[in-house]
Amino acid sequence: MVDLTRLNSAQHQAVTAPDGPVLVLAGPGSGKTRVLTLRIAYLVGARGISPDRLLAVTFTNKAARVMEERVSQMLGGQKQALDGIWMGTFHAMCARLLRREARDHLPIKSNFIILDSDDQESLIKRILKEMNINDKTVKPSSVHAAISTAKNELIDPQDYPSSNYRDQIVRRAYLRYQELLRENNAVDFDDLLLLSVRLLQANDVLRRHYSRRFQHVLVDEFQDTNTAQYELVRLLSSENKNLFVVGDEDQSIYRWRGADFRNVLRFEQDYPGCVKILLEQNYRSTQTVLDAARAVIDKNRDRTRKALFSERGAGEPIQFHEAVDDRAEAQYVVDTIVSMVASGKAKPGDFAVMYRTNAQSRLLEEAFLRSGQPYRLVGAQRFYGRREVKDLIAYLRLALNPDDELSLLRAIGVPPRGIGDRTLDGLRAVAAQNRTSPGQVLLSLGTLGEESPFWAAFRGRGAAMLADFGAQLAGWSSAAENIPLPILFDRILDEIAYREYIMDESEEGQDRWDNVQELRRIAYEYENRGLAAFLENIALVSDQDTVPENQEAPTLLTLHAAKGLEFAQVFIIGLDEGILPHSRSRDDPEEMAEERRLFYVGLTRAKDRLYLVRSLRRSSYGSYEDSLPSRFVEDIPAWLLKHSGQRRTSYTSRGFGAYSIGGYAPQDVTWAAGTGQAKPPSQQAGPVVQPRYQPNYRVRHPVWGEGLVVDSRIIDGDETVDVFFDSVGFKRLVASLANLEIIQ
DNA sequence: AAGGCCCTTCTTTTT
DNA sequence: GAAGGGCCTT
Repeated sequence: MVDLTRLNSAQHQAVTAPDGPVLVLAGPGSGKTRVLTLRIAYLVGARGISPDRLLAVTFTNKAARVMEERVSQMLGGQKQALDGIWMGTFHAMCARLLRREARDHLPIKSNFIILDSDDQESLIKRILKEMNINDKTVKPSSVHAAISTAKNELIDPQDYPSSNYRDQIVRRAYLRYQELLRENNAVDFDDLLLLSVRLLQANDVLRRHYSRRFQHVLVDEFQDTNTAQYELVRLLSSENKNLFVVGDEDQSIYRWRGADFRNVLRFEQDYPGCVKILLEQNYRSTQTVLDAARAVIDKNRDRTRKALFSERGAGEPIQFHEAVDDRAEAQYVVDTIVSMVASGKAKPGDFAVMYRTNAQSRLLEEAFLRSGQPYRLVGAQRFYGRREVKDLIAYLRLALNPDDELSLLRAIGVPPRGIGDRTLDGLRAVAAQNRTSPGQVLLSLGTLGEESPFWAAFRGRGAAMLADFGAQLAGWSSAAENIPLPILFDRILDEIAYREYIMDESEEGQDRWDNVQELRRIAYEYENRGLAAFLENIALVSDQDTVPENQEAPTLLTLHAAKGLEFAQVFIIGLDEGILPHSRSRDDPEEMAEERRLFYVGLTRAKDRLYLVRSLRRSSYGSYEDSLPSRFVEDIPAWLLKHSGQRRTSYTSRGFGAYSIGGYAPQDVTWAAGTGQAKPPSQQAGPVVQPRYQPNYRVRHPVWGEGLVVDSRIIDGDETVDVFFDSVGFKRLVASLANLEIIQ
């Protein structure tokens, strides 16, 4: 029934594993998705388990969709073969759980709205202003990040530390933030997880109910789970303990979102009897690609070493190209693709171009446009993050729930309707005095006019303006659940004259209107499911869900967005220090290790050919700056690379004997410029045994001037000194190269 | 109240 | 080099 004959033995073992905890460590290209889908098909088809007893968590909605299709196919092509299964992202699953249980068990109503990160940040901005905190000293984004991290770690506001000034600020902001969310019947992304965990922890009846119902729990991309997600999975599988997780520590790239690949190690500890299976055969890449990838990733610690192998043979060498500047870098990509296509060696759809930051896509797009070549772009500015889209979503949310103050504040100002800050302050004050929401005040003004008890509270013009808007709102609100969504959508557009507002003379006007039309088209798809379902899905879609399916043109995407995908030919551009690894990771070894994994993910997307590209100088801010080759490229053995373009800068010209934490050290290997040949370490002073520099020594560096020694130790026979320089801050130096002078 | 202009300030990655 | 904030004018 379910065909298991084409599996290798490790895959077969995973798919048919007996009940109990199972950990599958799956290297890139090792058939991970296949194993997961077959496992589900096996459970349903061969073990006779009803789909509604299964919970399968994926990382993106798209992954869930793909998996559902494939399993259905394996089970004979009927859609209803999987009826009742819970399959989706953590966030979608939690939203579903919370909406079901909100009424009886939670501090929110089941029609809560889900804030995206823009919403969160503007709310935090408001709170800091309210707290009279100068948002230059404490940045809203960092408070946001701190709160998000806390939630991912399951730390409630009252448990947040207050040991220093910054923590105290964050703590107060966090308390107030949660208060405002509850007042607005809103949750943020992180709350979806946190509240779900709290729900199951606090209510043993519910925990038992769900964990009995889910006879098997399966989790994809397990290395990207955070503490909250780990706990959630643990709770949901607590009765049956049939927990099947698939992951790869080396592909963990969401640390900044709270993910911790150590959850893989933790799994082994928490489930001591678990079956552990390594998938090491790679069916995707040539051996050259794998050798390069392995050389890069083997420098990381705290991981299960995997011996990835391929039966595909060595294949083509890796092309390493150095362009004069970032414009030439982009042009090289386009030219190479064009000539490969012209010579019949490849189709346009075979190519992907990957980069560290979204900003890098701009020059690529320009180069493609200049050459008249089509391309498809993943992500960049999120569709649902665009202003015009968010405007309309605010109106729709408001129609569904007039108490939604956050949406009201947005909608009331666009298009401008003569209601300014003063009137708005008045509105909120009146609402607060009467213990109701601004939306209710508006509705009252709109329906009762001068008869409204609130009318007198506003001075002449303000009241009229508010009443006009209130009347519109009353109309949408009563229509929200009674007329088809597309009609409501058009009615709002029409009544607020949005088209006229947006289609000004500017060039973007048309683009924006096109986006509105796209949103309208999506609204049509929800004609039968209604407004609430539409808004729910909008809140939970990701960029990776919107990867275009057409295979006709090269794909441009970030390295993060590339995870899980594969392409015949892959370009990774911007292989310079400061870009990849990103400068923000320079001083943190953990982050540096993650940059390395990110590069590893990129490398292992390639089936046949890899092009690594950098440029000698690139524009940052507005002016050009010289850049140095990425340390990661230097980790790839020379014999795997073919060099082209400008001559590479040799190591010796890099820095002043300084290197950053967690990465390359000058004594590793030195390259002779341009030859592509490795030569043995050069500047090797005799091994040092005792540190010469002690903490608190004052030292002078020829370039950075004076600084204070923070730490010093012997690494690989040379002394490594951490210095905090007055001019440039923290640097890590190799003593034999740095030429430090001890002052006192 | 709203729009325009000039200033600064940053730039990772995204469920 | 873009985007947002502050300040000015209408």
